[in-house]
Amino acid sequence: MSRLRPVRGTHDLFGETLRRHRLVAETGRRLAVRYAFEEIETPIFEFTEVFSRTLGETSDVVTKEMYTFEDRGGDSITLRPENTASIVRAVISGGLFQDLPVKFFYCGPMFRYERPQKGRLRQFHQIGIEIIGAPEPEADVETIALGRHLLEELGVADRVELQINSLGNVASRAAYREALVAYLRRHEDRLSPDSRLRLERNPLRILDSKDPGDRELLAEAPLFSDYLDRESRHFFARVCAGLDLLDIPYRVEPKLVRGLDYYTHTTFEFVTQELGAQGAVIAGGRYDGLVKQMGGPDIAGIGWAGGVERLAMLLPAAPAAVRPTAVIPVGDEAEREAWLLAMELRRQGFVVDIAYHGRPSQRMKRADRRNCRFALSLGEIELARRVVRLRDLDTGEERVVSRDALAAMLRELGAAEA
RNA sequence: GCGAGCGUAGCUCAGCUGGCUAGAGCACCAGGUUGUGGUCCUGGGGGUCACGGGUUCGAAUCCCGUCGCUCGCCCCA
Repeated sequence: MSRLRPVRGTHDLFGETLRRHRLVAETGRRLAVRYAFEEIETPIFEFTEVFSRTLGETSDVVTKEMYTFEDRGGDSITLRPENTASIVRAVISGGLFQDLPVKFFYCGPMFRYERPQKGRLRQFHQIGIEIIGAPEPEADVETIALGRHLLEELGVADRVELQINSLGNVASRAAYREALVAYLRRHEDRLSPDSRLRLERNPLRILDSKDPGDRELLAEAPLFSDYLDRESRHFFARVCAGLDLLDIPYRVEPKLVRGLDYYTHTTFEFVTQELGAQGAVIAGGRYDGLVKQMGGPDIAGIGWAGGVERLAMLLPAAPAAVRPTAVIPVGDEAEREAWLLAMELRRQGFVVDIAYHGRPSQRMKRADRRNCRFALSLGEIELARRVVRLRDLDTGEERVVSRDALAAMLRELGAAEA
């Protein structure tokens, strides 16, 4: 088992796990279409600057979690740690901002060099949406509504709480940051070592600290809400009013900050208690300065990303596997006809499995083990009469069906189609 | 990067304080049953006991190191 193993933090996906992933991704895709989003696939790697300049030079993702390498041409390339930066890049480089807003859905693998644990991998999968070029709070509401709708559709909404906050516009955010730093400096000796480092790099993140001493200190800290200017306050109120209108439950969490530098105004997370430390299953926010910062026009943006693995683990049950219909020839002379029957049924849309060898009893046993729902057997007698024996492997009930009536009968009994 | 737990068959595990050719259940293959599965019976394939070193007459078992997995911290979806 030395080298023949997947790289740490990566997994082969198949069977029940893959079916769970597929359900999450396909439900997301289906709903996104319903909200008039269009799908986009960007490359899984980009020039390193696409991420390093946008996520924040001091953010953890950039400083220690990127899969970065030099290609043969000497360019620094990075496997995407998230998709927002790539999509903004695509919007700019493709000139897609001619017809705003653009609404994109995406789904695919992301890469972060981290220690794997429950709900965290080095190659993981996200689905997400972005609305670019919509400065109105209605865009925030629709974005969140789609997230909530997805959780409902997946049957997990009652185990997930929506937390939202506003970081305000750039001016508000700067003013608050200043006030928070001033307060914390006065009590620096009481801060945890981790938070003392954050004070220099990303002081807002201290609000998130789990250290008991820090939390005590934060109870007295200035509140973000007191530093929002009129515009920011008004914007947030309209977002909340929209959520109320659509009957989407939420809790305002003033300490919700989030790690990436580009967020402004609304930030939100759908959080569960059931996945240990990795409770955020869908998270996102508004990023009004990002497009401009990356060299595009000064247009707004908002979106979220959902962790496919995390959502998949939350699903109440794994989707069932398809149950094929088995075709079983009896005797050598039936072999050819069995293959023709299998192909004919497949052309009509049925899921059909046919074994390559074995006596009827062995093939029947195999059909059973392969989770087949029906078995169609045909031998000399059936050939002569142009019929097959249709056996329900769940009930053991067997009937003789004419070849002409077979497809209709299978359909009526609910045989799997694809 | 830091901390903790765990590595015996494809899977779940037993193997107690060291003692014959390393076991069970499930799974897989074949036969009993060359026109019918699920139950049953018989047989079979499969293991460098994670790897390396040490202690010992003798190590899956004890000690050290390495690697891997899992969970937590940091951070994030």
